[in-house]
Amino acid sequence: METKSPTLAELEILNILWDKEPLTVREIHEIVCQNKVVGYTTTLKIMQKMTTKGLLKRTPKGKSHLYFSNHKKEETRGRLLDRFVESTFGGSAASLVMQLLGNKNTTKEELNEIKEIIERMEKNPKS
Amino acid sequence: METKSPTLAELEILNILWDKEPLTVREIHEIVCQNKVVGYTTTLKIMQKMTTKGLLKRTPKGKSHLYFSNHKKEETRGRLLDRFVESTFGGSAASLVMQLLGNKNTTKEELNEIKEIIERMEKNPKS
DNA sequence: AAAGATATACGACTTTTGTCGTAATAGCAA
DNA sequence: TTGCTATTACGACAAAAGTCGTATATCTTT
Repeated sequence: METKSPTLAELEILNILWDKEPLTVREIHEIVCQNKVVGYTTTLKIMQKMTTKGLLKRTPKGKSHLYFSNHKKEETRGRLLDRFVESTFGGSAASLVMQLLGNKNTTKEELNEIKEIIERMEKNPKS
Repeated sequence: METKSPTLAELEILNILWDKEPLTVREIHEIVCQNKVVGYTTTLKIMQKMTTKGLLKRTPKGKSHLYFSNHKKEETRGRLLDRFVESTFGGSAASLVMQLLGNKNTTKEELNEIKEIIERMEKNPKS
């Protein structure tokens, strides 16, 4: 059983669920349409397909359903990251980090945060 | 004039060109079809569309054309990275690095390389 | 119980991406 | 020059992603 990776629209919904699940279609849609113009049935349809694909689970709740993500955030993000490093940086995670550090759109705060993460790992190996 | 981002198949061709340009369709195709089964006209068509989109340039060379990438590697990768951080890690580059460091698929060599990059940046600010 | 509101199910349509077949063209070789 | 080969141009098609309209079902409220 192959686990299909989420598309962009699906990922948007997953990110919301990982933060606030469980939620109804209506609740998700309220959040989604704060960022872009899109109809309710579009959100509904995407979530239905995600359920079929195994990306979401759901349970009846009164007239509607409560939705849950079906995979851990880290697992999904890790898979997407792998694919991205492969396709965009020829498999070199180091190149990605280099680009990130030289990237004008990465803020100083982010850079400092990244450095702290590395330092923390240095002092506390394993994990 | 919006600059469209490359798709997956387009990115594969760009990665080859950034390394070895200029190349003909035939030369690109030879490399591409080492990794997957695909017809020559498919590669040709994709490169023609890329030229129309402004991702590639070309000049006649005898019977065929020589192709060049039209945007710097770092510029394109930076844009793709921004989008990826935004869509997959909610805009947090630090989260991405964290995931990278915890990722089982990232080798020890890569990890060390990443740490060295950071250390080098620490000692040599600016850039 | 009937009416209205809200959710779901489902089909249809559009755009994008990737695929390739085929015809026309241009260079090369005999 | 005549024909062979390699390249291009172009149209067509399939699958995936995203969009929405409409019909059906299900609560809720009076």
